[in-house]
Amino acid sequence: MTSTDRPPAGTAGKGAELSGVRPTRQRLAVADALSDADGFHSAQEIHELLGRRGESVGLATVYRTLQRLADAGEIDMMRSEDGEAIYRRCSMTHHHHLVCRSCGRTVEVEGPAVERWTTAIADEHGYAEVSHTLEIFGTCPDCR
Amino acid sequence: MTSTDRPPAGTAGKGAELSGVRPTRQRLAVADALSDADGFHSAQEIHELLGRRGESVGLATVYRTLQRLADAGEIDMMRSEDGEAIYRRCSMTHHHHLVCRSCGRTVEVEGPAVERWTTAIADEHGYAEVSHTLEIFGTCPDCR
DNA sequence: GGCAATTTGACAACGATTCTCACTCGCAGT
DNA sequence: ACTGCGAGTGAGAATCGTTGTCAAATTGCC
Ligand SMILES: [Zn+2]
Ligand SMILES: [Zn+2]
Ligand SMILES: [Zn+2]
Ligand SMILES: [Zn+2]
Repeated sequence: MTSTDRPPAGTAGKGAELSGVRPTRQRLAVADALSDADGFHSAQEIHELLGRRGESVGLATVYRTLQRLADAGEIDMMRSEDGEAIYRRCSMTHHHHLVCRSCGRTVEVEGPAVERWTTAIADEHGYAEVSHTLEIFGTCPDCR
Repeated sequence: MTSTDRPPAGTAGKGAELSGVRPTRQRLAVADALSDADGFHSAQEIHELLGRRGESVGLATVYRTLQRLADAGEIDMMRSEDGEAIYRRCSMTHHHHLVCRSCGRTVEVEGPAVERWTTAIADEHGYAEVSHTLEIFGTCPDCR
């Protein structure tokens, strides 16, 4: 979600989705849980889900893993209305979300024009290291 | 929440910017501090500022007042990148913000094209009752 | 002045996230 | 397979923003 540049990634072509880090049981479990879960979820929710599944993972580890994945750009992190960090597996390209207010169904959307607009505005006012957040909320067809 | 039952009197047509509540020293102080400060600030920052000014106000009261003002729509509330609630006195028209990550200095920006884009995207996917959030973060010239 | 309702503030309580640190494990290198 | 070591883990303590508690103070109104 941040238009900020990310470092060259690192050891490419390693294992699947865990860019360059050790594919431990815990990390794989978290990654899997996220893939299965549909929509945005908090670290605590993932931790709970893993517990239910029997694949117990320490809460601290869940937090660490989620953050690492987010930093690596492999998952998206956004903040819920009350400020908690929530994550979701998304495509790796920069995009935004059209989220259903009632069921959470999410559509990833892209807007090159918007991206251009934000950087232009920032430049115009002399702001550096620009990033932005943009989310669209609505009620999806099924929830009407 | 609209159960604002008033005692017998009901002197209608109060006025002022503190919609219907008692204009106590503390509330006025918070409102003033917000007007003076330019940019988004957290409850704690406002509390600290007030202390420095000599107009000491309890932290809990600052939180309460800020929330009340935000609910009343008299100030804008948004979340910083690390999830904290930050407030600012803004114009009442729909706009977005270009915020300095370090000092909070803010520029209100408008983007008709973006507004159009969001509704178009929403329509395209059948989402109704659309709303959106859009903030741009950066480091302002002075903070570089 | 006198009173009831509202508001305040010091401090406890909370919930999310981070830090600590001893212990474990994955991954070369042999 | 065996070994060494640095990365990774987890239980619990520590942070930190924010909210709840409740007696004491303040306000609007008679
Ligand atoms: Zn829906
Ligand atoms: Zn974007
Ligand atoms: Zn600045
Ligand atoms: Zn807008």
